Amino acid sequence: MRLEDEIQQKEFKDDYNKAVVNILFTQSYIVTKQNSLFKPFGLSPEQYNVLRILRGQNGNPITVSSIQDRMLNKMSNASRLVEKLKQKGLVLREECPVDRRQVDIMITEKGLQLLNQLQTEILNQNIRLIKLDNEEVSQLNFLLDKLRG
Amino acid sequence: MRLEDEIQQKEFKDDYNKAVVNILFTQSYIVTKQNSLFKPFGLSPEQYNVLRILRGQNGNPITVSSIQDRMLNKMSNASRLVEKLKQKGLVLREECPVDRRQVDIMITEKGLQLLNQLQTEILNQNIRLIKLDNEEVSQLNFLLDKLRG
DNA sequence: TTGTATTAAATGTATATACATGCAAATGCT
DNA sequence: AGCATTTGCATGTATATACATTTAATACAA
Repeated sequence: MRLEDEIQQKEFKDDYNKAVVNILFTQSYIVTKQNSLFKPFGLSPEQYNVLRILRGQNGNPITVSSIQDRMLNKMSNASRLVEKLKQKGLVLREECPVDRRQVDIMITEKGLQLLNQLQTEILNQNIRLIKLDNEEVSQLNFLLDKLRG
Repeated sequence: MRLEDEIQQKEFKDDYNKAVVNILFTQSYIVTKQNSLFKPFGLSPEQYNVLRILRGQNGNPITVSSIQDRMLNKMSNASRLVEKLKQKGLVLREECPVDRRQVDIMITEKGLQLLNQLQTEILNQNIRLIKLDNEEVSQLNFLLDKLRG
């Protein structure tokens, strides 16, 4: 559906300005759907993302600032998200022996199990959410990667 | 820059799942830049968006729920955003005479002036942010509109 | 080695998002 | 008219974002 119709705006100054609004609106469309999927599991999309980053470490610990670097939202607060996950028993946090300023984070068995439970649902939902064919979705990824320079 | 390199992820399950993450990441890229532009003016991106919706009314009042419908983030809280704008003297809020449940919102002269001040900067920044040529940005808009179905 | 700068993480504050709930006004039904 | 339902908005609570500040540990230069 045309963005102009969805937000009841007559027209945009130019395609660049429409694109900015289009990306913000589409992100909200996706996050809203993700939220309802995560809800029953007591996770937020960002918490899920942090768990995925930890799983990607294959058992190696990773510091809080490295998590921050890999998060989708660079301004987010990895420290507090990790604290939430720890309270749920999904991650372990311990002082780094080499540099006591740093804190090593690892995903727990419980965290891995939760991810496995969610994984199939997420993958399927993501495919359903994006109503494009293979050619188009590959083109979209190309454009988004290029867009950021 | 390739998403995989920016968030240091080896690969995605498929292009659909990459596209979801790509949209979330690109939205964060845009909002971060927008925030720094709005900061000196004491506005958040969402507050700016509400002001734009009000200006689009050309002097006619609009209810809180109509604002909500047109907002980029459907789950946002128009009521509280309007309250913030009112505190800054950028909007007027008054009981709707026809239906006392409703509240009519209008942008003030001060609000219009602020928008005019910001407009050129925003338009220029948006063009700079999107590092695509005319053909590509039009293709991107087509794909995003189609994506949501 | 001592003082300064830098770095890593935590914390504080304001705003925004997500969603449930409350309340008053309006609507609809009998 | 009387009462239940719906609608429009406000408010409460938890989480997340944006950004400044703090605290402790480390690096480095004089």
